[in-house]
Amino acid sequence: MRMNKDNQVLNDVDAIPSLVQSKRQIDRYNLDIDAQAILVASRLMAAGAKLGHASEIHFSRFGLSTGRYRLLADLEDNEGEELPSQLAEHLGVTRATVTGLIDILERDGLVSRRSSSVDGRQRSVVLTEEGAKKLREMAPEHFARLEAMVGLLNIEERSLFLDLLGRVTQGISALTDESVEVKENFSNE
Amino acid sequence: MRMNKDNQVLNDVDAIPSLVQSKRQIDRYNLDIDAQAILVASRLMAAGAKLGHASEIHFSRFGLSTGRYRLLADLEDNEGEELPSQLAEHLGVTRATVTGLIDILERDGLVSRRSSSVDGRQRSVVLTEEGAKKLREMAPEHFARLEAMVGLLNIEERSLFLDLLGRVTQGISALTDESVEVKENFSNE
DNA sequence: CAAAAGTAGTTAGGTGCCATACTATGCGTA
DNA sequence: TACGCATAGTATGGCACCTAACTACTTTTG
Repeated sequence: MRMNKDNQVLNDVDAIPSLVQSKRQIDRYNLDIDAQAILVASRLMAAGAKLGHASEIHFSRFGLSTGRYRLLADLEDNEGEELPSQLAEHLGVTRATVTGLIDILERDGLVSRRSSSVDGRQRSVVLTEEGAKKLREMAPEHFARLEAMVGLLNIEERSLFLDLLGRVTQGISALTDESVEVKENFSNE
Repeated sequence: MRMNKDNQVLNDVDAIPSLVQSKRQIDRYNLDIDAQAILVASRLMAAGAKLGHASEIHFSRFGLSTGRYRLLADLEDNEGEELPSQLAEHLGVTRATVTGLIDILERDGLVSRRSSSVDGRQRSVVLTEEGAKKLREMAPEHFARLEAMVGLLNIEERSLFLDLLGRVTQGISALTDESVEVKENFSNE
C-alpha cells in the first residue's frame, strides 16, 4: 500500500482480478466460456496498464516519457538520423504523434530538425550530442531496472514466457477483428 | 498492414523488438546485462501497449472505454451500487479519474448519482436499468473475444502463463523503486 | 507541361488517464 | 462546543496518443 501526498490510496496490487470474479461474470449470463481464459485476459490487461504506468514513472526520472525515450533509442539505432515517417513506423505510432514527441525533444535540445536537400517535403531528425549523452547516462540504470524486472524468471522461464506472450499477442487481434464467433447463449430466463 | 483513411501506416506488428536490437543496445555501452531479459521487458511493454489500444477499440464498439466498462462491471459485481471511493480502489485508479468516468456514464444514462443520507459527503453511484442492459447485451461478444484472445494457448499453457506473468508483474516494481543495483560498467573508452 | 494525384510533415481537436489542489462535510479532542 | 484535522467528491490542468484535415512539395499523367 502506497499513498501520495493527498493520502490517496494507490494500491500497488491494483486490484488483481481473481478467478472467482471471472466465474461470477460468466455465470451471470450463462455463457459457455472458460473462466481461466478470461482470467488470463484480465490479468494481462492489468499487467499492461501497470507496466505502462511504471514505465512513465521510470523515464520521468530522466526527464523523458516512454515515447520520447523510444524515439531517442531508435534514432541511436539508426546512426542518429531518421525521417519522422520512419520513426513513426518503427515506434508503431502515427506521424502526428512523432511530431509532438520531436517538438518536446527539440525544445529540450536532445534532437534537432534538419531540412532535406533531396526532397523538400522531408525534414529529418538528428540526435544531438546532448541527446546521445542523455542516452549514455541513463543506460546503466535503465537496463539494470529492466533486467531486475524479469529477475524472478530463470533463463528457461524467460524463453517460455516469450513464446507464450508471443502467441497471446497474436491473439490480441481477436479484440479488433471485424467479427467474432459468438457461442450460443443458453439463457434460463 | 492496415491503413486508415489518410493512408497512414498502422503496422499491426507494431515493430516487435528483436533480440539483436537488444544486444546492440547493451553492447553499445558495454553493460553486463542479459539481452534476453531486456527482450522480455521490451516485448511485454509492446504487448501491453498493443493490448491497451486494442481494448479501447473493442469497447468503443459498445460506446464505452476500457475504464468505463470496468466501472460498470464492478458496479454489477456489487449489487449495482457503490461509492466512488470504493470504485477507485477496485479499479486501481484515483478518485479524480472515477469522477470523470461517472460524469460520462451518467450523461449516457448508464449510471446515476445518489446522495447519501448517512454521510453528507458521500454520493453513491447506482447502475441504471439501461446500464445493466448494456452489460447484458455486450457480454456474449465481449467474453467470446476475450476467450479467443488466449485461444492459441491450451489449458496447461494458460496456467503456466499466469504463473510467469504473475512473477513478472511483481517485478514491475523494479521500475518504480527508489534505488536499483547498478552493475559495474567496464567501459573501454 | 499543366492539372491531378500522391506524399511528408504539421496543426487542431478529442479521449483517457493522472496529480494537485480545492470545497464541503464529518469527527476527535480539548 | 469549537477548533483543527480527516475524508468524500470534484475541478483544473497536464501528458500521451489518436483521427482528421491542412500545407507544402513532388510525382504522375493526359
